[in-house]
Amino acid sequence: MPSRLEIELAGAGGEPVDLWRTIRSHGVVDLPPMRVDAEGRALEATLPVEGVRPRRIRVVEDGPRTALVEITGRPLGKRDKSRLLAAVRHVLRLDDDLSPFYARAAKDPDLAWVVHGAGRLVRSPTVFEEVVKTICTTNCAWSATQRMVGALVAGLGEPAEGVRADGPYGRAFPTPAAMAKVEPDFFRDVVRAGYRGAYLRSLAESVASGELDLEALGRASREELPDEELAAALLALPGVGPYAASHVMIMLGRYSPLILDSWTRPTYARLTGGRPKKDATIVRRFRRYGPYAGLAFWLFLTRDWVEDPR
DNA sequence: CGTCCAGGTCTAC
DNA sequence: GGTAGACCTGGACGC
Repeated sequence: MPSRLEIELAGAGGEPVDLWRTIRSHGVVDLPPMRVDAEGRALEATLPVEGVRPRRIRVVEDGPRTALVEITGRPLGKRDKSRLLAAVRHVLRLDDDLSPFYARAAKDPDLAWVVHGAGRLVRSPTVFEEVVKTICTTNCAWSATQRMVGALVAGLGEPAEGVRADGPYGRAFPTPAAMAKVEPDFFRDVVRAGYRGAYLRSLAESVASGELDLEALGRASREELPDEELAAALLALPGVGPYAASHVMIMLGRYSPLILDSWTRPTYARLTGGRPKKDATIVRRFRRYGPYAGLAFWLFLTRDWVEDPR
């Protein structure tokens, strides 16, 4: 029987949170082990909990400033419950203060709508998961990304407690250690990652051996690690180029870079009514947002993913 | 059937 | 520093 917990829906600066728009904020919520239940307007995920088995959770709105978190499996002890809730808050990005961004957006007629709680992109539990998934989006169709990530989770992810782990959904995302020790053929024959297999394996080995601390990159403050330095560290990773580095940065809450790729460029052209724009032109349009430029660009592109509430 | 290309990156000039 | 060409895979096309 699932246990239920409530969490307050508010940003770190007290700003409002639109949960449904958060759930629909990005395609990665449709990559295993996460899934969107569109009819139930819920986010499902399998989250790791330090020291114990992963748990399957489901988040739904439950009032204007409250969300309900259902947790499958035996009730957790106090310490584990608090760890799991911290993971949920992390995934929903409730620890981020978007009020400085809202202050700027309010002055932009094209983006004033965001101040009612948009802009919180669903995040993965770990930076490692973020990087792996991003590499799996490069140079392929979205269906291939889903297949690759699904195979990784189904094959190497630890099953959640109290869930029938059929397919990729009842498992946590694989740990670096699990991905490092599997035979290399797995990436070619099961994941069918093609040339990305070598990148994924190399990344997993570096993290598993302790040589590379990806999670530290996610924790570092802007003062400790400025955006340019974080970008350089990401670009140094195997299989991570300009697109992937920008994408990971946005997912880590470093919103300065714009994600410029084969989806965002034509989408921007369509929404601005015309011909393809030069990257430099797009960058200039969002320059006024400073450290939030990439977030502003993403929201500009994805406004119609959710019906405006007002 | 062949060609193209999708939420790019790397290497070699 | 800027730019071709190769690269796994598998759907979507044109012939």
